[in-house]
This record gives sequence, structure tokens and C-alpha cells, in this order.
Amino acid sequence: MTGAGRPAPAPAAAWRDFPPLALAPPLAGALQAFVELGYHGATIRDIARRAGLSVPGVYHHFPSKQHLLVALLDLTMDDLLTRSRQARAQGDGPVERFSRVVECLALFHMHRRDLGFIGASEMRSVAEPARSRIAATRTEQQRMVDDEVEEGCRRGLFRAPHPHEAARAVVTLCTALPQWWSPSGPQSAELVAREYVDFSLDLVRAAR
Amino acid sequence: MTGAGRPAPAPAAAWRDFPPLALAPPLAGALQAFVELGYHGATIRDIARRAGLSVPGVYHHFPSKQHLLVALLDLTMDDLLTRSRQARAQGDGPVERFSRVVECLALFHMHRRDLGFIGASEMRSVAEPARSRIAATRTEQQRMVDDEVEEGCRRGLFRAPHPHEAARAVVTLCTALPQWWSPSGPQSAELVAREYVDFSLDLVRAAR
DNA sequence: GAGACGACCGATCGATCGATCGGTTGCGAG
DNA sequence: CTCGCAACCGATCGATCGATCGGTCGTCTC
Repeated sequence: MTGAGRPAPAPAAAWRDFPPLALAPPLAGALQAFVELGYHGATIRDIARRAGLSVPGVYHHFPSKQHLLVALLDLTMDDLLTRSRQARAQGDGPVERFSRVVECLALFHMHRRDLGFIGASEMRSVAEPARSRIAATRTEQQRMVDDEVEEGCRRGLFRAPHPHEAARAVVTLCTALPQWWSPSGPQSAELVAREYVDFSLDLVRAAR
Repeated sequence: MTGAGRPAPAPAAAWRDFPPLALAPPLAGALQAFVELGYHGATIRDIARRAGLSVPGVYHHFPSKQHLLVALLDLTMDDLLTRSRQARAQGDGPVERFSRVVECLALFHMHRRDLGFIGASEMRSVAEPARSRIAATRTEQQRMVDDEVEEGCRRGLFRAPHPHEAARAVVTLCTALPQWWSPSGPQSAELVAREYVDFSLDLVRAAR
């Protein structure tokens, strides 16, 4: 499945490339239903209808409704972490690394808006032990921003009085993007992402 | 019920005063259950148990589960709007008015964390026409910040390149506070509120 | 062309959901 | 003492939930 096609023509900015998301029908149906109704509000019949399947048709591919949610969240965090690591690896110095990770976070939460939305809103519906595992990857994502802010402060490039709080504010801004940004709105994802990099540089009081 | 007791000794900063929230038992139970499980995940039996009542005991006071949610959201927006108007009325000039409204928003989402949390997360579970009504009050709250930012930019006190976007970012930061702030954490609500006023002044690029 | 198997579906399971019914209790007014 | 009513409760309603059962259909193998 993975590894087919795509000769990876521009690996330099693969983290900025968001091809149309191709999910298996049950996952795509579950994603839509969870976004509109929430995990508990969505029914298996709902999901099956959106997937163009019967109820047993869904259960043929996934053993339970809970597994659908976990699969979506795993897929989300895998993609986000991979992109963030690429984005950071490309940056030179804390300011550039910070800026690219923020841009990546913002782009992801707009181009993968639905995934980002349930990633932020449905964690409480995930049963253990999956919850702890996924929460750990979210912590790792947060720490990636934390580290750059702290390093920037140490080198005098940022002047945030409370680096940790500023980093949390930056991540919060990006993860909240799916709540209001829409592809049919007036602003493109790329424009907003640049704007949010500026916002984030303001929040950490980067030297201008 | 309201209007009893409290001789209003310090009306000057009533919007900064957060006495322990005294909700009717079914509302308090519903609030806890909604926060922990979400609207659809919470059952009437859950709510009744937390309220120390039987199921019909809950229905004696509220006609449906939906009414419990709407009552909580109405109560939330009433309190928040009242406080915000007081906070703004006290300020002199756009900078001070902006700062006070942000402080009010931040304080509310920490001292009334649970209410603020479901206010942000359970809007999609509200049926029409209540949803439109409550959404309108949230728009009014947003506009209150919008207006001050725009006025500040017009007078040259703020230098936000995109005032509307900056205002949305400010509100987003405050409404996300219930997601991570905890009264048992290391920082007091008042400290964080001051910090968030600073963050917000950074976001609108207030002259320092 | 026989057999195995993946990909489904109609029918239905027990459990649980939100909501309701017909009571019982306690208290304040007359 | 009795009436009226607010404040409940045990039992139960029909509907719907997540999940499962046994079966069908097409395709691929040998």
C-alpha cells in the first residue's frame, strides 16, 4: 500500500505537500461522523452509510467502533510527527527551526482539518491503553516546540519571560485552527500559516 | 434565588470575583458528566447518580437531557457577557479596555473551567434554535475584542497587520485555557491571566 | 470445475438508551 | 385534621445502541 507510486520528486519540502487524503471507506465515514456528531454521538449505522457499506461490512474491516477512532488518531499522529521532524531537520538555528515547526503545525491543522479536529476533541473517548500511547506522541510534539523556544531564549534570540507557557500558547493556537478555518473561506492555508508563524514569533518575542 | 444576600460591597471589580459556583444538583451533575464523557457519552443515569437523585428526580426539574445542556450554556454566556461588559466599561482607552476584556476572558475560563470547556466543545450537540441563539452571544463576545483591537489599530496604539485575525487568536488562546489549566497546577489563575494579557498585547503588537 | 477465501449483507441478538407511568412522602395552608 | 402540591422514587416503556450470526457472491488457485 505505502511505498507504491510517488517517486518522491521533491523530498526537500515533502512536509509541506498535502495530497488529497485517501482513507479506507470505513475510516473516511467514521472521520466524517465523528467530526459532525462526536464519537459517542456517531453510530455504526451512520458510519456504514457514509462508507457505502452495511454494518457487518464495516466490522469486516475493523473489529469495533473504538478501533476506528484509534486508527484515525494513530494515523494522525504518525503523519504529524513525521512532517514535524522533517520540518525541524531542515531549519538552521532555533529561529528557523521554530518557524518551520510552527508552519508545519499550522498547515497540518488546515490541510488535515478533520483529523486535527478529532485529534484535539476526542482524546477523552479513547480507552486505555491507547490513550496513554497517543497522549505520549502529543507530548512529544509539544516538546519539539518547547525545545526550540528554550534554545532560542538561551541564545538570546527570543525574549519570552516564560518560554514553556509561550510554547504552549503557540501550539494551542495551531491546534485550534480546525475550529474556525475553512478551505472555502477567504484565506488560503499557506497565507494563514505564514501569519501564524508571525504570531508565534510575536509570542516568543523574537528579535525583529 | 438571585438577588438574595450579597450586598455588593465592591462593584468596582465584581467581574474579577468568582465565588464557588452554586448550581442546582441536576445541573452540577450534568456539568461533571458532560465534561468527563461529552454530551452523548453522558447518560441520564450518570447525571442522576452524580446529583444524588433518581432518574425521574432529574426529570422533575428539567424536561430533557438537551434542556440541561442548554441551561448550562445559557448560564455560561450570560455570566461571561455580563462580566466582559463590566470589564470593558471600566477601561479607559482601547489598550486598557482590551487588556481588561482579555483578563476577564482568561479569568472566566479558569475559575469557571468546566463551564468554559463545554461552552467550547459541546456547541455541536445543541439543537436548533438554541444553537443559533447561543452562537450569537459567542459572536458578540468575539466582536467585543474585535472592536477594541480595531480601535487600537486606528489610533496607532496597536500595529497588528491583520486586526481581525489577531483578535481571533487572542480569543482562541483564552477559550483553550480549560484544556490544560488546572487549579491544582503550579500557577494561579490570576498569574496566568496577567501572562495572557501580555501575550495578547504581543499578538496585537501594542506599543511598549 | 472443485475448493478456498475475501468481501460483503439481511436478520437479529442482549444491553442500554432517554423518557414516562403511577405511585409515596412530607410539609405548609386553611 | 385534611387538603393540595412540590419533590421525589421503583418499575417499565419503545427505540436504538454496538456487535454477531449464518449465509451469498465473485474471484483466484490448482
